Amino acid sequence: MMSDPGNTWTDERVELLRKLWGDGLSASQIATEIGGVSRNAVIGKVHRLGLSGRAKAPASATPRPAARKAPATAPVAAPSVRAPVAAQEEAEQHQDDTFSNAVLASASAPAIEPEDDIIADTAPSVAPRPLPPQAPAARESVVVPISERVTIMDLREYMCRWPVGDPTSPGFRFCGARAVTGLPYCAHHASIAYQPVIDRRRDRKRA
DNA sequence: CCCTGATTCGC
DNA sequence: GCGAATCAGG
Repeated sequence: MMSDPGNTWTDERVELLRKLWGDGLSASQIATEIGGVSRNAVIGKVHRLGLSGRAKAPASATPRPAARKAPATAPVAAPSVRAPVAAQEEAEQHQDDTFSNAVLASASAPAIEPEDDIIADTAPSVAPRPLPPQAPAARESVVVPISERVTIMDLREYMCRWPVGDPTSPGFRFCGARAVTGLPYCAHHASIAYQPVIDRRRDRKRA
């Protein structure tokens, strides 16, 4: 019941996909966000839905000559029309990003500095101060597959900094899973740390 | 190294 | 229709 694993691309998922893609989230972010699908699956679906090519660098497009095997047949294709989609999308989503900014600002003050070894400082237990006795359970999509666990030495910039264990004990580790780009935590731990907001997508970079 | 989307093609 | 593999670029 509810969100069957074998059920790919239900109406809800497609809807969420459209929203997140329209919001500018990357395919991998969307994939980890909705869970159960790879980023390739997301990209594939996006293209099948016909909403690809948003915010793309026209620098070198993608003149695909021959990927690996020669088609040998049917070199024809290229419809010619593929722009009207943009206007439609933009007109459909104009949600404010203001509040999400505020949320990000208040939450971006954990305490753990990657440059300093203030390990014993404290865990997120003092920063975002989350951890309710029980999760809202509305998180069935969040997959918690690999628990890497790494030491401070193995911690890379792109790894989840969620502390595991007693910071003062030698067995102390960090989560180490792939952190969501722009966040210090993986999708799972980010969902725990930043509870107050459901829609916690953050902007990539506005230049 | 990490990432991004685009495309092809077997299933 | 789906998505892994692959490609091409940042």
